[in-house]
Amino acid sequence: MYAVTAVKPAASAKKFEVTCSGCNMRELCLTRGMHADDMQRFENVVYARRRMKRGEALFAAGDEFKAVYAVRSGFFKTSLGDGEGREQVTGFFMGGELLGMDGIGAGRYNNAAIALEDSEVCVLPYAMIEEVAQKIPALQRQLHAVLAREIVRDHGVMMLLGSMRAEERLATFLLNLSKRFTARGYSPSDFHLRMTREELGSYLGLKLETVSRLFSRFHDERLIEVEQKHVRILDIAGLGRILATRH
Amino acid sequence: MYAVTAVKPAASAKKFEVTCSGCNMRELCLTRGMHADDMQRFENVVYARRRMKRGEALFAAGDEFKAVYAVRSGFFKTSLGDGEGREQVTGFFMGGELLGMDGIGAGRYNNAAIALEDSEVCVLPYAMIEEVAQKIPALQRQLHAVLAREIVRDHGVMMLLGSMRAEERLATFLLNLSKRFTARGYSPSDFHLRMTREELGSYLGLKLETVSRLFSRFHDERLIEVEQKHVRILDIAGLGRILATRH
DNA sequence: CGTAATTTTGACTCCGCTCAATTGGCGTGG
DNA sequence: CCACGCCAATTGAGCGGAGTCAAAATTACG
Repeated sequence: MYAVTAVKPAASAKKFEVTCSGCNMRELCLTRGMHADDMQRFENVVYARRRMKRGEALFAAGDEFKAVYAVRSGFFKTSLGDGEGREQVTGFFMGGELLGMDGIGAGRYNNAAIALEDSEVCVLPYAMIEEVAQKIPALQRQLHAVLAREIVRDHGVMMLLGSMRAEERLATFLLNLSKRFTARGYSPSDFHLRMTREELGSYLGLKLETVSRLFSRFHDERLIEVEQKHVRILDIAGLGRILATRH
Repeated sequence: MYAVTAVKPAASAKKFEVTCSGCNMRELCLTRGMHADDMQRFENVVYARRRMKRGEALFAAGDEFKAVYAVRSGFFKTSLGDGEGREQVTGFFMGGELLGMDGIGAGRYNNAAIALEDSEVCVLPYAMIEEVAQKIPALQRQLHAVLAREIVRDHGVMMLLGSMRAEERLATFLLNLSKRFTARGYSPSDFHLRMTREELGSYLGLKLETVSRLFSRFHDERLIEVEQKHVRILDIAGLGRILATRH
């Protein structure tokens, strides 16, 4: 089914000398908590890297599932269409995060993944992952953990979409983004949004105008500063208080 | 970490002579597509069964993650609290479906799982699954597939919550339920809802009054018959048309 | 059989959507 | 380099769908 020999590198992928052990994303990626010797064995799986231009699709919904991708640098959205123009953004992904795992079940990607800025990914052919995971228990465990964490993340989004008000959704999103940037060594309070208001609205289950109004409102309340895509959080605790307050 | 010897059966679990090969859920469960010999080896993992009374919790959010559960009979909900009374129902589960996988990542269950009627589950200690999956590639692949399918399912819910109107959400839910009952040999159009309007509303991101009104509306439009928890779908195509219609 | 829980239905409110106009950025080409 | 055009973002006015509050009806269950 997933014959190793059948896996070809993607057109624009290049074979690299890749070392996970030297990658600064290693503690956020599949290699998390792996011993040095296991990590070396795992490096054979990392087939290649692929550079992406902003707007380019890493894969489209319905494409044959061959590989999982680890984001090395840049920023992605994944989204889902229902065939009639309706689009749902299902997630935003940054360095160290994995893309494409939803394809394992059906042999086809369920989402599309689009680069929201120039980016680079590591290509991990799934047949190889499966084979190596059979031999390295630490990798198998980590793979399961990554899949399960994706499920937990999705449940968080379900809670957000199912039971939060608009301002709570945006506050939750900003706090989440802040935490993820922090984990990558960036400022917790000062960052550049890579997505449009429309994409953010889709993710949060809101219309773009509502997102824009909320940014303005948060600005008026001295919680953030906004200038187009650049956001500076002025009052993290204040954003947290929006969530804590029951109605 | 997940030492096999440390795994004890849950208090109310009993050791059974269990055969997956004789289970009528085998084609919906983890054993799907498995060869007879692999299935026999897998049966050692199925530690025990556990009977559940309606309202009983299979596990609570935050409980230590030890096992995954396969529903043999009955009906469950999983839900997530945010610590302040807000509850989000994240799914409904019936025969052949797996519960508790979201715990793999953090070592603790993220959801609570509650039986909505008297039910029975197979207990699959995760340490054993992991060990056996190392030896049976077909099981490993199936496990990954089940995890990935759960992610795909969650994305469907995100689309539902993020971009559908109330009546589309309920129609989608009814059609989904109909399909799952059909796959289990029950009537596609005539079934008993196990959840309250409030639980269904939570799942669909609606208030219970809205769910009730929608049932009445669908009834007026001759799409369904409703009598309390009993639902009969009169016009499957009509329900489908609700989704197809853009606004 | 009585009490609590669930469901239905109505009246009213309000949050987020729709429609619309304007402004602001940014890349492209003259 | 600047002008143009396009896309993204902001802001306003008005509307409507789902929520809130409340009461009654029905059912479940000890």
